Amino acid sequence: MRISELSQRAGVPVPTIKYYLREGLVPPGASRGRTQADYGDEHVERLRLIRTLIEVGGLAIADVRAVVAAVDDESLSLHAAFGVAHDAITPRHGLGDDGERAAAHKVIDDLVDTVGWQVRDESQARELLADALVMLSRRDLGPSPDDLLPAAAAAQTRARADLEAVPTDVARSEAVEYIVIGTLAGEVIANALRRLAQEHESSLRFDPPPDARRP
Amino acid sequence: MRISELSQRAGVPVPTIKYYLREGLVPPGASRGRTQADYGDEHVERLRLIRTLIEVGGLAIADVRAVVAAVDDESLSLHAAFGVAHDAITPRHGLGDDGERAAAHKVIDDLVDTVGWQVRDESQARELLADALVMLSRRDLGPSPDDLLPAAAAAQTRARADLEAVPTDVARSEAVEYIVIGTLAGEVIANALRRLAQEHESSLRFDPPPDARRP
DNA sequence: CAACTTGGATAGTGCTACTATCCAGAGCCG
DNA sequence: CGGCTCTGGATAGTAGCACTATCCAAGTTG
Repeated sequence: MRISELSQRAGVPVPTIKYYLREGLVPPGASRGRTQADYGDEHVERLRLIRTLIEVGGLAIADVRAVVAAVDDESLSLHAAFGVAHDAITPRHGLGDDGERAAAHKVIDDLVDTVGWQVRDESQARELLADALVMLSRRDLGPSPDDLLPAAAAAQTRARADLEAVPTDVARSEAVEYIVIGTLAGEVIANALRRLAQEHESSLRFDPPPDARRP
Repeated sequence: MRISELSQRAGVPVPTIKYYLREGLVPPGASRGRTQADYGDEHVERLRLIRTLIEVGGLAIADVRAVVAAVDDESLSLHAAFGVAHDAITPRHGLGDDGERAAAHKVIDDLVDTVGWQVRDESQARELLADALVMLSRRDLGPSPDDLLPAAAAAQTRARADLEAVPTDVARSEAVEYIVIGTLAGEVIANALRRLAQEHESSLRFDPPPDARRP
């Protein structure tokens, strides 16, 4: 198909597709002469992945590029590709000064050590966790390492189920896409449910009696 | 204190503080003549809240304004203020067309009905959840409503603990700030732990043998 | 053959979150 | 008192991002 049909099928404007081509998010179509290139279903899929990463994951173009590069690089092991994808979809902040971060990383190292996780030192998830710990410690709020342990255990249970659900009998690119989407969607769902539940609990505790409504 | 000292204590440049003053995120200091205003510790605290919302919560200025307005508005009930704050810290996307969203909202309405939650129809958390459901349904991935129920129960347990931890014997603004920070930090921690656990599980399953390392 | 479309390149737009500059009026120092 | 710095306040400018618009010559289509 040509670019206009690709645009229609993926729901992405033609100039935007051209922009993604320039940025290397979408591979070029098979060139048929100088004014025609041929795109396939894989391009439609790619555009859908990109839009999902941007709209739901809130990723920047540069991070999308890292994800699709990991998806495309067949020389990467599945684990390595997951690592790249995970880092890319993890927001990076870097809150706090060196001292604060070092203290947070100490807590994280101890936790990882205690539960025996095998995690890269440079995993962005460590930095994300450090951000939260810095933020809380600045306000003299926990959590203590003791609070983190059960949360870590719960996370591991969920993570095991997440990884078990990854299809292994498909193309590697599909597996990477699966875990990216699964991680993002899983977090959004968990966060959204928590907020809904918080609103409900808040209404139970703090809602004024209903006769105070506007007439 | 004057603006330069406020800047130093909060770690925010003077022009940025002026910008926040213009945008109404920070209340003006007590004016002492035309070239002097007096700021207090509450201004330092406010700036810290703003930076946290922006850096960790990723909020836009307009949403920060909504949060601080809710914090400041003493006429709002605690529950109402929580609702404003919750909506502000919830990312808004609006994925999918009307049909897709209607289907997602049907699932959400049923879920909320089944578990008996009292949640505003216009709660942004509903939209967030709808985004995730649309994204998954487009790829013919679950979750079925049955998968959501246990997740909802778990979320409610956590939410109850969250709300129980809110201090009720302090100023209302402090309670609102507490739940905002607590919600954001709690999510970041849960998400980060899940990613760390995923990386560990991934390494157990998909890591190539260690003798394949670069020499 | 004329109108349209295409790939490709270049430039422009709209938005956001700051930054920089300017200014007149204090305040403070010897 | 004169020179210096600093202040609050206003106005304008900047950087980065994610597009979007325009242009062009070379095809393709009716």
